[in-house]
Amino acid sequence: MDHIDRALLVQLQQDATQSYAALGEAAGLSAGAAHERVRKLRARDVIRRTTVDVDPAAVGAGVLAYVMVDSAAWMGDSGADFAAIPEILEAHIIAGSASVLVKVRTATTEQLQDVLRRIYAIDGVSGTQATVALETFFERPVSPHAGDFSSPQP
Amino acid sequence: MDHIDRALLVQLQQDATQSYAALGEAAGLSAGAAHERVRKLRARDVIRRTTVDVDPAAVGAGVLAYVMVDSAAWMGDSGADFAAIPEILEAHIIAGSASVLVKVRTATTEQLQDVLRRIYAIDGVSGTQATVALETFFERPVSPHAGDFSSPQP
DNA sequence: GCTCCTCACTGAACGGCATTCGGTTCGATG
DNA sequence: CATCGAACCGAATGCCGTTCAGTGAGGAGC
Repeated sequence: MDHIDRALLVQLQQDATQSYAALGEAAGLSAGAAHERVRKLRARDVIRRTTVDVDPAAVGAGVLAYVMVDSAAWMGDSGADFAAIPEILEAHIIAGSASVLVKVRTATTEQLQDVLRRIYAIDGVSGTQATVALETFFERPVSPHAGDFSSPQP
Repeated sequence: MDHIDRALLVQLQQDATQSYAALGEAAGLSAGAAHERVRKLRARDVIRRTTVDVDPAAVGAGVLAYVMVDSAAWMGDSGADFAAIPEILEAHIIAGSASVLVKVRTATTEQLQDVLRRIYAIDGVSGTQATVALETFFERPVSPHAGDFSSPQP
């Protein structure tokens, strides 16, 4: 994981369809070398997968909400219960008053209500508190330079 | 946007490196037809871009937190201020007591604190409330079938 | 200091697949 | 019924992903 790997990751995050020749040029490498480095990044699971960004509104998921889930019991083994609800895009155990935080996308607020109903049905859930997003400023992938931000440049 | 387009989107979300021949087979199409449909999905911005999923921990961003940002003023024009902080991955205007919700990834909790300091420095921000994720159950892309979930099948 | 080994890169060659295009079918429109 | 357009198939072309032999730098061992 040196600065060349990070440059490759940045390039691939921006556009994973570009040729290895262009990728290598951006990182100061030949196409073969770029290919080899990317292959290793995949093998090490630094690159988990290559995927496409889909416009949520275009597939009927224009409503975005975050839901704090309160519980009466330990929720550490309930991951599958949340994963079974397809409208839930993320689920995290959190520190604080609630115990689980989930990110939900639905087509309408009625469907959001239905998702809340299904969350209530999960064992141990004692309450929810939903927060609806009115406007999204931006959503972007994690920066491969995250580690650099507070350490002095070498 | 018919069921074939949705099948293509699902396939591409799972693995955008597969050949158009495989893609077409999964959707009951020839390679040429699959290519043409995907081209149109890109042109319509249903597919925003092709990218790679990077392991946050591998690039020094192992700490995940959600921050509720309270403000004294209207924050609708402050998107750029949040975007200027690279550790912020998402920023949304929300309904409710706080006015902005941001998703943050950093290497350490010390760096998280530094991000909070920079958020405080944004014009109009009057307070923050951070929630740290202890464990992530899952993170996944939006389902192209979201619209189907509560409407009867046609 | 010298040699050996490993690792990463270059440049070229091969083959697969992305991309394009002509022809066909089907449905809608007038 | 005739015309038009949209969508698909199958094949051809050429680009580019993938592999490989060769080269050089760096480190370990003696």
